[in-house]
Amino acid sequence: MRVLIADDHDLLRDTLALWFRQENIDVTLARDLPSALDAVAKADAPFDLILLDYGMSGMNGLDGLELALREVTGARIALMSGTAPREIAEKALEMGAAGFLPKTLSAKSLVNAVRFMAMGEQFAPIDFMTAPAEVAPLNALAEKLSPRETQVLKGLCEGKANKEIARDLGIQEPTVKLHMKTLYRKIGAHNRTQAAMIAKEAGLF
Amino acid sequence: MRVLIADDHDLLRDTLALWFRQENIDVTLARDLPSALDAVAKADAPFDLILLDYGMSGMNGLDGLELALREVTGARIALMSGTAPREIAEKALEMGAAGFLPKTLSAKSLVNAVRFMAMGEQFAPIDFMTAPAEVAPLNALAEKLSPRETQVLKGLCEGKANKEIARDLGIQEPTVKLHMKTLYRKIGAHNRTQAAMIAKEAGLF
DNA sequence: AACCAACCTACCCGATTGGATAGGTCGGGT
DNA sequence: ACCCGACCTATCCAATCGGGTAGGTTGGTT
Repeated sequence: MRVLIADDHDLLRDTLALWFRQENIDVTLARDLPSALDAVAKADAPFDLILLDYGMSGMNGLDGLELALREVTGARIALMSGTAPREIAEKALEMGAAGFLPKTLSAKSLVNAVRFMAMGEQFAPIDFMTAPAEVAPLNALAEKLSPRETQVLKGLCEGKANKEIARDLGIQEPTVKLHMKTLYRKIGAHNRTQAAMIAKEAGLF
Repeated sequence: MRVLIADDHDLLRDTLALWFRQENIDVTLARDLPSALDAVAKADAPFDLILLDYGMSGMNGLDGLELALREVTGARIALMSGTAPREIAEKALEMGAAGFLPKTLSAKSLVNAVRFMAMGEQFAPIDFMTAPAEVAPLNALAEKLSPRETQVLKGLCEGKANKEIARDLGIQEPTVKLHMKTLYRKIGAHNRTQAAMIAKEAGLF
């Protein structure tokens, strides 16, 4: 089996090569996307699988994957990344990638996954793909809000009245109302229902 | 490699066996859960993988999987089903199943998946697992509501005031309020924000 | 020390909402 | 004809909400 590994991280690349060779997998190495494509062009036989680091030079997000899929017709190409969120992995697989490998994968699983993908299957770690939809966009909203405002918004999202929220937080109702008003402005809502929907939409709570 | 297939559908079971034997996989067959567990007990060597049909006799949903996992310690057990929704697959995998095989899988992929799982990996078809979270619960709520109530609820979810909703629907405001009140009762909400959150939660709109 | 920004608290008032009650219309079924 | 369910309209009142205004605290700057 012939595999091409393209990663700009020398240590990782060599470690992978070592593991793969122990498993009798023929490995070719590259340190960026252009030289990876170059290696494909020069190779005397097609690769069974091409591994691309999502963050390496020349990739530019998923554009690099798209380029590689177009350039190397019929190739099976998988993405590797230690940091990319699930959404990226999903898009890559939709675009036709053979798989997505988080760098947290054990060496054994990695070899298994590579063999699996080389057989024409799609691979991605189940737990990674079914993980909840990221908490990053949460910050975009939540970091604008003060702690109190966040608590108030939480109460709002549970359908509570201002009075209830005040009791639960141990503060007075008028205060809750002020927090409401200011957080409306911060998140761009005109009333409490809109605020709740916006928070929900952002994946808050 | 030794695999146990338990399925109450004779044709499917024999077809699978045929495929697996062509691939030099040693197959043992069973037609329900008890006889599958029986076969495991009687076997002279442990199975590399056990395939259980989700719908067969003795399974009783995921209880059968739980029983099998407890009964056959250290076994790798995968679920097969042509009908089970994604949620079932997710729960099965969380419980420790080795994988989930929809019966729509091609024979080739099925063999690949079986080998993959036998190596200790978890398998489930990517597209199946990332499919949107079903639109069934939508009906559970929506079908209780009259057309008008649904329209009102939609306006509510957009954060509109009763007056706006009335204008958009070409009816009077008091009418909107009445619809609100009745739909609160139908979906179990105490106020408009709760109603909006419940609708959102159910995937409505 | 004086200042400022960000946060929390508080009161008041007009607008909106929640809920009860009471009719009126339209179509389908006994 | 009768009843019944689903829909629309209406009025009244108490509770809640939205927004303006103002004072108090804390922590960091000038």
